[in-house]
Amino acid sequence: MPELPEVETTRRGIEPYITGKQVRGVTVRQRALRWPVPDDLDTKLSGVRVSAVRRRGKYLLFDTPRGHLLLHLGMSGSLRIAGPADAVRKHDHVDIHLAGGRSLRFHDPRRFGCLLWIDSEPEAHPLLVELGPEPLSAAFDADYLFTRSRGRSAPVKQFIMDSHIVVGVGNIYANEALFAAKLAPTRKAGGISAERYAALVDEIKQVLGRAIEVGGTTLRDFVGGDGKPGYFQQALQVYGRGGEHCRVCSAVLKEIRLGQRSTVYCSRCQK
DNA sequence: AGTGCGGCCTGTCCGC
DNA sequence: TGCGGACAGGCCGCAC
Repeated sequence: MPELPEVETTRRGIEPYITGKQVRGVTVRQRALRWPVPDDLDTKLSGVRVSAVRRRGKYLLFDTPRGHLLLHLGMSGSLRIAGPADAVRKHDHVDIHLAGGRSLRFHDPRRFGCLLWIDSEPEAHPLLVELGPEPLSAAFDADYLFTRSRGRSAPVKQFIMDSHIVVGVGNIYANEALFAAKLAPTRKAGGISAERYAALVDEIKQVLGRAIEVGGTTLRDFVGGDGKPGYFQQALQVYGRGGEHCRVCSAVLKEIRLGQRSTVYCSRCQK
């Protein structure tokens, strides 16, 4: 389940093999992803040179002079650089063939990911235009989050997982950041003080920043391997630990559903 | 406008 | 051992 750090790690892993390279063609084996892969993707990409690989939230953007490829890994997607001899595996849905013989290979068992083509400015695309700020940017601060939260009755966990508020805070890191900030995930977003939001913003930045660092240092070889970036094994404090004991106070961690998402917290530490 | 939920998928795990 | 069903989850799109 790629969270933002994993997407960023993927971006860094593939970038050296993509930037400045010319595309020779595209093979689509499975068109039915979250949205259908465009019929003319091969036409759009063949012959163009990719000038940059960028990230916006959990979306990857491949810039070319002709337009932009928008790619999302969904929750089971991964990218790797395949050599000409690398066997195609089950769920290898799309190959983007590069000059020199290698390919960027998109693998996604659950097919929640997508590949789309954007002719004009990516920032104006419907999927991107409404997105909130990047969590690691200066624009995401306590004032911003506090202001946006006023009048909101939704639980704070759902609030920070809303990509229109801030991008890239997935279920794992929402649970972890709330624990670190000692904030109960069930609290109404609109009733939380500016001070508490300052702590939360801090923890979101820390937890994501650390995971990117770890991803960066354990960056796996994207050539040949399974393309899955090293898992971010910063010890998880709460996620996946429902029913186990809190590492801080030893109370039994609660597991509930919030917006159909598994939510784990310590009712003694988090208020 | 904000909120809540259905739906898209398949691999994994559980109980019978 | 085999099988059915629940579950996991990002995020859009819809209904209220």
